[in-house]
Amino acid sequence: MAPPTDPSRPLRGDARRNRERLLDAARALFAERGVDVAMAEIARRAGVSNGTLYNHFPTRQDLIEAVFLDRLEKNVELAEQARAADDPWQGFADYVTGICELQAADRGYNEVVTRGMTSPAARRLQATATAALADVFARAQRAGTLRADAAIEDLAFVVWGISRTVDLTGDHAPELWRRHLALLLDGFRAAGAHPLPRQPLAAGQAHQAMTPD
Amino acid sequence: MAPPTDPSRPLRGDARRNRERLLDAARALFAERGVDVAMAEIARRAGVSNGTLYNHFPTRQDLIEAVFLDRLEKNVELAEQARAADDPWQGFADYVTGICELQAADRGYNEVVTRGMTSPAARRLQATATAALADVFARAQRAGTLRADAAIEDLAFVVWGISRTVDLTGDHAPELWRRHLALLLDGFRAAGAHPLPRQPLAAGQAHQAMTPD
DNA sequence: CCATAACATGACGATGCCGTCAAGTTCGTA
DNA sequence: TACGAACTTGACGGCATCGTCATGTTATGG
Repeated sequence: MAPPTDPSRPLRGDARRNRERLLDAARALFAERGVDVAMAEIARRAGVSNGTLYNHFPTRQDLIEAVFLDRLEKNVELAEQARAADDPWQGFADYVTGICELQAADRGYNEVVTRGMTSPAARRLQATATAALADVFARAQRAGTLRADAAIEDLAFVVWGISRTVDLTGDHAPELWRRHLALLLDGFRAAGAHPLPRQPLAAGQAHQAMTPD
Repeated sequence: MAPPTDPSRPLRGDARRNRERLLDAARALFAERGVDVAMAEIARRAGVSNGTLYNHFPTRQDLIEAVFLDRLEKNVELAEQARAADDPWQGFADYVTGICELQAADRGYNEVVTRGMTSPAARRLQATATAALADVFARAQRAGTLRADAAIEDLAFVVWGISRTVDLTGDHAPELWRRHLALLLDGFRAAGAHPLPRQPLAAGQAHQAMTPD
């Protein structure tokens, strides 16, 4: 006999429908206008009152994480493809390019990437991707193509940097970020590398950096 | 006999004083809290009413440009030092590092760098800096240390990218951006460069990118 | 078919910011 | 010193967003 407000009880039919509509509306609006659109507008687009929106997603962050969780799944997938690639460097480069393509394809996700996702589900997926990526990274370093003094955490520079470029040039020059990325990737190559200063961002610190609140 | 409201007539004593106070207050608040602080708070900090603030600076942009004009002068200075440097690459690298240091030192300026400044005075300084930089760039390319397929406009990637890293890690790891920059600079080296995709951002387009309004 | 828990509604108060303006004050000059 | 222009004041209306809540509606199991 479950209590009347069992958190995991299946939603009532209409509630489930509305939830889907809200997610669809948010997905669309986030993609085209960014993640800071007015909550009321999302509700309106979903054909639902704002009260209902807050019923399902008490905070904007809840909504964001629900909308973009599948991007993290895609990320895991990319990391595993990279691990399976024949050429270590190519695997690495393709992975990095892949996540940047995700950013370029969705303005909202491009913003989220610099804010971080904190739900348990998100962190679990993130951890899985990181684990796979560690293999990719180490393999490319062993092969001597990825510079030895680079750390996985340095990939944050790629994500953050490309995020800015996509943000600023996405409308006008939608593929320009690839040029930015090419420069950065050459910077990650072992050939001709000059020693890096400072320590890399400590593991887990990247998340702190993105959630100062 | 100048008309009563000559735009270039010297300000009255109290007006000049208030203007200075406003600039000081804005400088301080911009540096610590970014360029989007409430106008009213700037006025309060200056010990002046908000009406006076709007008298002197009708728009926030006016205030921003007045506050940060000297950063552009510093930029010109850096470019000329770079031109005078013995080693072409070192001159280039020092210049880039210098502008990034300006960004790291002031949160407001770090934001402005991605929004652009549009006043005539600002554009003039910008043009001067760009002219000097063109020499620096060409010289380093002739020396064979700076990759031949890089364009001056590609430096926007540096500025924008470092801006993000400073933004996200400035509080917690104030010097981490140097690591990001080192990776990028290695990407700009001729040694081991792989061809860049796409065209660089067309000259002047960078400004467009930063001012979509 | 009914009872009730689950859900939806939309108006509302609160908040924070912007930019203006009529009225009052201060400066500089004659 | 007195006068007019320059300057300052701060309250105000407008706007946008947020999140809540009392009330009304609907789905679902018995």
